[in-house]
Amino acid sequence: MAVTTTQEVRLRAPVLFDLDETLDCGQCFRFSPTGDGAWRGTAGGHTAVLRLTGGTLFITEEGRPAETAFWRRYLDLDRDYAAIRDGFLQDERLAACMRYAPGIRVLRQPAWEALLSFILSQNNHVPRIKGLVQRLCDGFGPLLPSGERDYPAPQTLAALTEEALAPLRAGWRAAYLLDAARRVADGSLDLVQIQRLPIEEARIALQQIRGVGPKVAECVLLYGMGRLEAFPLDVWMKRAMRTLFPGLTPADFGPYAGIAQQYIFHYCRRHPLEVA
DNA sequence: TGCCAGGATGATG
DNA sequence: CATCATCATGGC
Repeated sequence: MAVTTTQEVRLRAPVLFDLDETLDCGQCFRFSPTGDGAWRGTAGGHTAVLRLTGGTLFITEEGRPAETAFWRRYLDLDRDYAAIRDGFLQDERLAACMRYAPGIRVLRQPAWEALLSFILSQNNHVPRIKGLVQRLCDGFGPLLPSGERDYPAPQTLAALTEEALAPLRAGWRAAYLLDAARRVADGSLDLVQIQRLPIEEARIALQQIRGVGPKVAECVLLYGMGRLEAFPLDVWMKRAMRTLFPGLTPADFGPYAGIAQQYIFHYCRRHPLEVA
């Protein structure tokens, strides 16, 4: 029989937190607007509708008792963004970027989910990535009490073949998913261990996976491993660095470079830079 | 209808 | 080490 459990909890939302900016900026691919201002999505085995009204975050979790601890962590609600932004205000250019998305936050997604998502993201745009992730979960992931399907477990994916993944329509990325899954399943790739390695070593470890290069590795570190010093560099960000911050390297932004990157990237999307 | 997408790989200069 | 074609697919 269908489980219809839904529970709502309320949290006092921190300042500098906005759902639209955070959930629709290319960090995650399983959240959709409900049409009335809220967002619904699944992550880490949890399905919820999130609504931010005034200073209160309403979380309605489906199919299981609401678990605020998970969402606090996922949305990174306990981090003091005001303090981090104070540091960024020293740079007028960065301050300008921040004004375009003052409430954006770096999500803390499960590492495995981020790895799958950003393998699929390569040479694709967000609408198609969302479709790929959707088909990956619906086709191969376990059914959750909410009725949605979670990301497939590494062992599940590792047992499959490229032919089995054909309905995914992922192109050459299907082989990359399988390589990642097999490495995690056979223990040769330990995401928990990589998470606490010095970042240079973590980068190298992740790039052992076929289909994981500098950009994907950086996204996994930043969005899936809480490594806020990571700094994904795509073509837009490279251009932004050249035109807005000539001479600077990602490391120059400090231990929260990844958050700075998020402000800059959002700024670039809404305010395309002149092609030098 | 084509162009191109929050890239990575393997082969060449 | 820098450049370059190639990869499968489909939003727009």
